[in-house]
Amino acid sequence: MTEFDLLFKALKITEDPLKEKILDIGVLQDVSKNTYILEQGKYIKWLALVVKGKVRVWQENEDRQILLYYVEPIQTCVLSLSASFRDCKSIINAKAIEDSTIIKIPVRYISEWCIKYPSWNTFTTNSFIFSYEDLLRSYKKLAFNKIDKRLLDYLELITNKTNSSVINLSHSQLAKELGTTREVISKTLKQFEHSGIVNLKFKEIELL
Amino acid sequence: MTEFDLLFKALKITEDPLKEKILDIGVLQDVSKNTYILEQGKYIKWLALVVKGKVRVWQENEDRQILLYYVEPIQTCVLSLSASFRDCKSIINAKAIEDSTIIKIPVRYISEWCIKYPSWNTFTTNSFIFSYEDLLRSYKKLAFNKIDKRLLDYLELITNKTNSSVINLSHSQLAKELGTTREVISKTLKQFEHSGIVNLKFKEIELL
DNA sequence: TTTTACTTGTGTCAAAAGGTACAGGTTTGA
DNA sequence: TCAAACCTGTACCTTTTGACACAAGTAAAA
Repeated sequence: MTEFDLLFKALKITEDPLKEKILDIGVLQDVSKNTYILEQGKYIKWLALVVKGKVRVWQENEDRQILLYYVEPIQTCVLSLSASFRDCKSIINAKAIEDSTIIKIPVRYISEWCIKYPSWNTFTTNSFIFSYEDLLRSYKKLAFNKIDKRLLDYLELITNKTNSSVINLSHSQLAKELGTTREVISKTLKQFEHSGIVNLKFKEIELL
Repeated sequence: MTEFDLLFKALKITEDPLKEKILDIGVLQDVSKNTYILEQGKYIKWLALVVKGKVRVWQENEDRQILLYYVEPIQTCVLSLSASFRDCKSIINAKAIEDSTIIKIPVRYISEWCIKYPSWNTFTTNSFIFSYEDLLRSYKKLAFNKIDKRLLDYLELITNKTNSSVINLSHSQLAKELGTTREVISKTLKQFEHSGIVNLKFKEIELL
């Protein structure tokens, strides 16, 4: 089974003409770890579908960063999707954080396919819905929760996703996910340790 | 010209069968000021399209609120749109802040029409794109800007929209737009006045 | 082994934001 | 005209977050 077949299956693409189109137009590309896929201020020319690896999507401002989401197989970055509908510059960054494989589709086909192929339309609509609600939840948390609650939520999210109570992220990496500074994370984690919520080791946080 | 005709024109709905469907199924309703259209935690059964008036959409947490956006003619609340695609509870609030007129469409038709009618599909997709990017900009501001910058941005937004340098909002209303408290707004505005950025009167802020 | 880069801990201080309290102004409508 | 509801200003204090500084630990490669 090729990467394309995996894509078709995961995206529930059933129309043969659409499959042919994607095979014809899509470019399968390996991107090594730390390669930028989208950059703030640069034009978006391709819709990238991740078929292997992991892509981090975030916003930044001077020396701070805040995570938006991770794109994993089989997903697409909703931002590059939204850009596909109207020629514009990226307002986010996306970078492969593992060696990854993506399928690139020139943006001009995206909206055209929405009209021609119901399964493509369903895929794009679902991406928007999911992403919008996800961002909305993040927005609410950012607006109303203090950093300790936000950090704990994030740690719990990670442990749920990885199915392990151990988190191998440095304090500065956590700061960049949550839009704060390293020192704040270090101090908050120390508090958590005193409260018996976590165990701290070098580059390792165990959630109790 | 009826409200429905206005709707068709504004939404660029061209298909006659879709027009008939909307006329058949849509319910034209007057809602008086302060009527809730969506409430956090309650099921969404209708997609509401605003044809007259103004609807405020926000999130809340205990005694704080933060604005998401206003829905004006002819627009729809993207949240009720997203809910239309999957039976779910609202994670936001929406309330008419003027006497308004809406057209209500039961959610079960929304995704069906996306497939059948290209113009409807274009409308929903555009709503998602616009709203997603808008929320993303808000998220970035919330993450990286301090309250003085956020307040000033908001005041400028209002003056641009109303084409008037005078803003008739109380400090507590502003606090509810920005997710903070009345005192913080009062103090920040006083600072602005000292810096010669604004003139303050009772329930009136003049941006200089 | 030594260098280099990264990581963690923490003390001190400053800035930002929020909470409480109270005084007094404005508006509306009974 | 009086009361009630809402609005504004501000003093004082606390909590939260951030900035700076420095010490010390860890890992990996030269």
